[in-house]
Amino acid sequence: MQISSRFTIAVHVLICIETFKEEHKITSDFLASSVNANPVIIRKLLQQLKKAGIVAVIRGSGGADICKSLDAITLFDVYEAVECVEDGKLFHFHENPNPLCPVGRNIHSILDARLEQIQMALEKEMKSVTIQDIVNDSQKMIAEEKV
Amino acid sequence: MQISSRFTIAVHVLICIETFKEEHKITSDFLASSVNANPVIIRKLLQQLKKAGIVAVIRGSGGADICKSLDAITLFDVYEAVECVEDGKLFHFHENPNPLCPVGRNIHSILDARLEQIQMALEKEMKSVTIQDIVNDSQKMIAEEKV
DNA sequence: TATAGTTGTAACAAATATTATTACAACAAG
DNA sequence: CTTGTTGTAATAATATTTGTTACAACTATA
Repeated sequence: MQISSRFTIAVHVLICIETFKEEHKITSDFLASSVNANPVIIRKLLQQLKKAGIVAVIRGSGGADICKSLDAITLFDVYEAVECVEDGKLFHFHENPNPLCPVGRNIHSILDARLEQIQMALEKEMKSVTIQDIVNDSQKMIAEEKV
Repeated sequence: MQISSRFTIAVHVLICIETFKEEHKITSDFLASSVNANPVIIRKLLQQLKKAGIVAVIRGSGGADICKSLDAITLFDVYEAVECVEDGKLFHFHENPNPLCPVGRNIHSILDARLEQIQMALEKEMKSVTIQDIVNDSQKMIAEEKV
């Protein structure tokens, strides 16, 4: 299955915060309207980003902001924050393979190292892109649109 | 979400075919017993591997076999064959972002290239590992187990 | 100190995806 | 023609994701 939309929504949210923080108060309602999702979904997601030290959310009067330098936040940080994959493992195994079969009882030890290597390649690439890069891309796209 | 267990099950199945083809007739029941899954799940999976030209399945009298050189089958071939991700896209987007928001209406053009680059890194790594490598790993693990 | 607007979170509902099961026609080989 | 098997449809069970409702906790301000 695909990686949860929570990840792309989180990136969307970060772009929005950066893009509109001067003009608007960044409430969960405002963000939800750009994403076209439920405000509670956005609030839960902001809580995850907050736990990861990426955003600050003000209770009561409201408003979210990014609390780290944009080029110190990588796509991997966001990906990790929103817990797209169970237990940090990208690949899912079928439960309870047959312990009486030599392949069944060893399937994890056979595959784990290779799969981890593949997962590392994905994560390395995610670590090489920052939210600053993404915000730059965003500004370029929005500017080009107006031509 | 994690990548469907169909992928690891498919690899498991290929290892089993290679490991036991001399001793056993490779029926869906035999494979299902090693994986500990339903035989129909295995048959559907074998159909997908067959469509991809990886295995041959004999109807009637029964039996599956790998119909390609093991080092000509990469993990990516298997991954693609079992269609773990919707439409070949690893990352899922929330549907219908707000077209009235500059970020909402451009989110795909903003992110697509970066996400594709990340996906490519994953796929490249998958292409670098063959079923022959995995079968070698498997034989080593099973041999070590007996020490 | 009300009031208005907001977050944080629980509880629940709906939608979607995955995996399992049952059933049976089509087939191959003795 | 019997036995064992595949191919596949239909359906069910389970799990996961996403959405919704509700409301207490909180902040700022009139």
